Amino acid sequence: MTARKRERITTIINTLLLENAASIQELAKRLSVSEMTVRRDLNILAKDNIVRLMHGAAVLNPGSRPDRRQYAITQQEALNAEEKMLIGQKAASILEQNDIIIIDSGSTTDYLAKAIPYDMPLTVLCFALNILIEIHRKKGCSLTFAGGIFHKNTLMFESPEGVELIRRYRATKAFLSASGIMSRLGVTCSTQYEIESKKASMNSALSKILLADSSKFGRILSAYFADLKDFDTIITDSGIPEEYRKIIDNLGIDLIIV
Amino acid sequence: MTARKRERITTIINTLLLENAASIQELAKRLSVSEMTVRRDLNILAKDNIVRLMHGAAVLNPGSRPDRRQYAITQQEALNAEEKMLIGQKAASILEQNDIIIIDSGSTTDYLAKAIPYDMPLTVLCFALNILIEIHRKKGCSLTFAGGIFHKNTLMFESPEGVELIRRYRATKAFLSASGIMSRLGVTCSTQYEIESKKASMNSALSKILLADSSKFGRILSAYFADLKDFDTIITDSGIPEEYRKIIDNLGIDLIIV
DNA sequence: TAAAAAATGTTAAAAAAATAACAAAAAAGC
DNA sequence: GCTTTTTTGTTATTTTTTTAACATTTTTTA
Repeated sequence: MTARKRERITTIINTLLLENAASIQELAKRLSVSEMTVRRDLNILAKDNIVRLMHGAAVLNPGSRPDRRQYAITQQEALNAEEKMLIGQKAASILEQNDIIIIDSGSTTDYLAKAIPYDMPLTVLCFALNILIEIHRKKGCSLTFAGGIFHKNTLMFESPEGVELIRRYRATKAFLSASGIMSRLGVTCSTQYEIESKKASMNSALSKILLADSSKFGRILSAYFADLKDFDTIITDSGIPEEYRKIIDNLGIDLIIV
Repeated sequence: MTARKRERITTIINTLLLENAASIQELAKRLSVSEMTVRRDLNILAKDNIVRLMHGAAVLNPGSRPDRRQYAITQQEALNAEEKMLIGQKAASILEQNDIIIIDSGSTTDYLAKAIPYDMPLTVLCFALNILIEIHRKKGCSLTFAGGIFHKNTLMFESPEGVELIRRYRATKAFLSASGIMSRLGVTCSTQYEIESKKASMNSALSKILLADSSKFGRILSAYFADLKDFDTIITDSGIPEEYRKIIDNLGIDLIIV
């Protein structure tokens, strides 16, 4: 990303912080670029969940914290975003009416939350702000939220009481996310505080579904929370290494590739 | 204007207050009316400079304070919006740097949350969605949230674990709201599920501050949670009956009138 | 500096939303 | 109850925005 582009995006964010929303016309004029360029900038912000795009307008997402973000989106990251969206949508497609579900924090699970049909009757438990904001708008969803201390970087809330609330809960499906998946050392995430909520979610759910794009396979992060075999289903993209296809198959886990 | 229409417009305003903007499609679905009807409602709000209409979306005008009086469902709700805002702002003005505060659910406390300066260092606990959304944006605030089952009408989350989290918390100030205040029968709210969180909030705070517009004095609702004497400070508007001024004075409670 | 990559602008076609006009339904007034 | 007024829904038409494809410019990098 060029300095010029980054500056423009910063200006857009500042404008939105001030005015809640702006039309694409307006922004193009103010920035002295074409509308197409503004659109492309906004698409980047939309992928990062900072703005919501509507016809003709960009609206600041109430669940975003734009001032902390870096906008260096590489081709790789952009590609992953696309796959994450497909994974989230596939996850939404396996939902059944009146399912009771737990949705983990994370960007992939955010796409799942977004993809849930507006009127579908569901009971949902979550513990991250972005998921909360997506779900509370859905007419069909009864919502339970496990609170705690707010972690700005992951948008997650965490506390012993929150974990206890998850333990007391029962769900038909739990949708988990991970940052690292390795056959021998298990499934990991980046921070220790996430672990207990994830473990509790898995223990409270009948079916455990792991959502992870293919870049996660073979990676290790510091916080271990489950073994691969603990999952019933894994949803990922076609980039998954052949090696892991076999491992997952041997474990009898349902592998869904989008 | 029919009652039905007024209700719809109130819902639209509340939605926008929570989410900055909404698409016309969304609103039509949520309100179960045609898009044309939503458009007509929004045109009314646009004429009053409450929303800005863009293609496909309605954006809350950041400069305008939606005058709920005009659109309020009941006369009661109508009368006090302005006073509630002043009360909330006064409450914010007594905050000190590094205060640890608890903010109750309610519309008056929502004005308090809005009025907190962006950079003021505070530690905040809350348990209602509207407060959460206001606070999480503030750069200076560390945030803790007590979760539970989501109640759509009050925007509050409630659970034994949430109450436990409040009990484990310690605050310098707790800002409480109430729907009824009576000398003999105490301070009340409208639903039973609110009680435990309110009680716990009061028990965990050094200073208990009641925010209530003057219409609340002399009223009783079904759910009792405290006596008048349990509060250290009461912030209200000049409409408070003389009788209650005396009672509050005799109890040695600090009475602030906006 | 030259080649490659990224970013931007332009256009036509497709998709979506706004508008206006009218018909049907609901609410208010008598 | 009946009439009048207000509100709501539907449709066709107009306007606007989005998308996609390609050409051009700018920036990066080897």
